[in-house]
Amino acid sequence: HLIVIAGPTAVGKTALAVDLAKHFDCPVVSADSRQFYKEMSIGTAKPTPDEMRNVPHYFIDTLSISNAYNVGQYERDAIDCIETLFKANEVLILVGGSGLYINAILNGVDEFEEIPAEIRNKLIKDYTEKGIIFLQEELKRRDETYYTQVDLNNPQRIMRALEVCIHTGKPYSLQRTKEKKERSFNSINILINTERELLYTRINKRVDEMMAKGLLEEAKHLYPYKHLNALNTVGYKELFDFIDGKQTLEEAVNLIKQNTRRYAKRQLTWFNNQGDFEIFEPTDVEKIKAYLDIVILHS
RNA sequence: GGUACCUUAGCUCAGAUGGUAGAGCAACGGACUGAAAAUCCGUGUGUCCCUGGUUCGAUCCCUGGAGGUACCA
Repeated sequence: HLIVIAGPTAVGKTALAVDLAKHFDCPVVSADSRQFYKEMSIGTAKPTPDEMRNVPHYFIDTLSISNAYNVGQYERDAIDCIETLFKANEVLILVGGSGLYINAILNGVDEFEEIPAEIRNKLIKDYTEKGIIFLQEELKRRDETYYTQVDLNNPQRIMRALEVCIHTGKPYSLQRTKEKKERSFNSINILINTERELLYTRINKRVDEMMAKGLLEEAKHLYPYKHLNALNTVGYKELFDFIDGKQTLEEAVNLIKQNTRRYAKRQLTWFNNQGDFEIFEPTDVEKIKAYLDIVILHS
């Protein structure tokens, strides 16, 4: 059984996962696209060393910010890891706020070849030099089906499709099956959520705590790498702008709070769309345990 | 205490011979299969301070209040 714990940022997933891991005496697998990076700790709200001491965690601190990584690789790595762990454990916990990554574990993503970095770099160059119209026209030429489906204003979507078309020589849309993959385990999906006002209070408070723990120092340390994708992240980019003198520290902190709130909203929109999650409040720890005990017993 | 000016969206402010109002920011909603803490799209949410009057009709004009700012005492 894979217990999946999803929910917006700062709702209390990490603490709950650790609690449940102790209850079931099992490891935790992370589905958080920023906690992978060992250089980013304060700003990603990783579980504390204390929390990880007696509970093994996977996919935390496993990458460096200079490593390029993506959902496809995560799916392969995490499924391998999960299958190995299931040899010794009856129950596992998957926790994280990255909806796409959770989806990759539950349903899988389509399999594509890895695309050489030069192709992506060339597309980014084209985009910055020639604009989105150029990308749109390229896409229309190479994959008219996808051209009618994508959000044509979204450069990332178009560049992804184009890089697949260019590398494989075949339209992207023909290679997307969107088929749900069969897994060797069954999942119990839990969404942790609470009323918006309380969530926002928690977010604001957590940002203040991060600053007190030295987020600014962490950001200063990572400043030389700010161009890396891993650092295009709430909590870091705002502080980079402060370091660059583009805004005051107070403005930066307020923006971190605001952008985190917006991020939480996007997560909720995603999870609301996924359906089949049992919803609980972060304080429902005992209810969740009782629910899980029953579901596991009956399957 | 006197005089002048101000009071319109969550905030800063526009506005119209009198026909119930609109910008920026904020806020809210949504999309999303290899950058996902990313990227993209959409939406005005309003006792126009209160009160009485003039008027077919007042947020706008007039009376009287309330609050604010500045200057004079």
